[in-house]
Amino acid sequence: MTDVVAEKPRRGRPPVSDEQRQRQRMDISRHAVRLFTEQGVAATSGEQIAQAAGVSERTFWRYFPHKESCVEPLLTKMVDAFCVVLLAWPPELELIDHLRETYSPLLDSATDEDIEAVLAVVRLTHGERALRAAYLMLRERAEDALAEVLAERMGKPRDTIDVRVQAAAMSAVLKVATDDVARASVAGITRSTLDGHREQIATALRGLSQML
Amino acid sequence: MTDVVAEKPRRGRPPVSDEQRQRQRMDISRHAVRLFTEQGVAATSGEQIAQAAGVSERTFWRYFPHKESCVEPLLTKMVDAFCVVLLAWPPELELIDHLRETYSPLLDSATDEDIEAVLAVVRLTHGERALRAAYLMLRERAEDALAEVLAERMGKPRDTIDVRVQAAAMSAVLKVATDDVARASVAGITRSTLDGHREQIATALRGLSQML
DNA sequence: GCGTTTGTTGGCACTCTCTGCCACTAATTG
DNA sequence: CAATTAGTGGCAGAGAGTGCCAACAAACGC
Repeated sequence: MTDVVAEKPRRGRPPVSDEQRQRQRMDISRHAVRLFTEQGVAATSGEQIAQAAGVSERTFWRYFPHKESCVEPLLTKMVDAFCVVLLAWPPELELIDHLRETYSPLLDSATDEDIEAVLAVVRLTHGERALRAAYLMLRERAEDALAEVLAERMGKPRDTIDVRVQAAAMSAVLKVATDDVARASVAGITRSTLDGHREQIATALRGLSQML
Repeated sequence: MTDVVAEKPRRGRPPVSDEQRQRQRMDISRHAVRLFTEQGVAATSGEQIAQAAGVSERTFWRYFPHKESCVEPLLTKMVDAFCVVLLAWPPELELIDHLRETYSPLLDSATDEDIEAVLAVVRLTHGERALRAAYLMLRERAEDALAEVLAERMGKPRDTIDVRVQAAAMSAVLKVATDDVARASVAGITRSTLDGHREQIATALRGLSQML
């Protein structure tokens, strides 16, 4: 018999769809981040987040194994979006042009509240140790994804040292630029700030590819 | 009156010297790392570490605000040592030569047990989330220090984007090389492994400076 | 409708991490 | 010796997270 299909007759209640689950996580995430920014991470209890999100504490801990991981949905959304943009970068195009074409509409599609929340988290990571750790682990995942993309683009295996180094360098560009725009948006975000952000990334990345 | 000196007559018991405190931390760290590698981080309680190190649990928590930070003394020792080597890098010398001159005696001066412990921690960071976070935050501190050195060397302010990028790139080299040597030393360390480590770093860094 | 099966939720008890507080001891000066 | 200052240990307690189980929800075949 083929274990490929396994032909389960499928009885009983079906599991909640993945996107449903993602939505739920994202919803809780937004509440958590709001509380984090208002009172700090340490002063916000799991019970409080659960209550704000309208679920029991027990279910909250099922959705998020650690309190700090509440920021993941929001942050991964940002990082993943950027990775998608990079993945779609056609070899013949200048990176800066590609960003202008693809990155800006992406930022427009996100709600201001979400962008604001993401930047708030980035600011928080500078003072809240627990958030910093979560942030760094996320960036590491993003760097791995970046390395994957670069490896394909350079036609080299994924774990070559120069692939990894270049991924790290690009990741550093994104990190610095993100920090800058987060700092610049303390008093609210503007179109020009975001545009400046995109241009800063593009310039730095171009400088980088000149170097490499 | 000058508030610069403040001339306190200094009564009562004097505070424990910094190096004394460092020694104590390092001692506890060693015990903790041993337990971590033997049973995993989650399965090792603060009480257990305290008992192994011969202090009360209360004092243990005073020395280490978080369980994972037990790995800091050992890891920072390694990272700091490398930063010192880099800081002493004379501009006229090839980096690889400088490493051969300075880095090897440094590795010789450390005890095999400590090196082994550091590598064990590095291996652990791949499976233990809490350790990974601590490790990444430490690497970040190291990267900042590196940026400081590079800034001086390049004659640019510390937060220039290319300084940060280059620091990130070099940090990535160290990270990859460290992971490699940790993986290669699962069954014990040898001189040739460490030598290979140094040469890998030197080669990659030279390649990097060619690129930049 | 019915019962059956499978998945999700919430409540409860529990362990472990980490903190505040206080009494006690240790080291130093006069 | 008393006075002063620092480090230590013990105890109680809040919060993080987990295992377990009963209750509920959504599918199925009848």
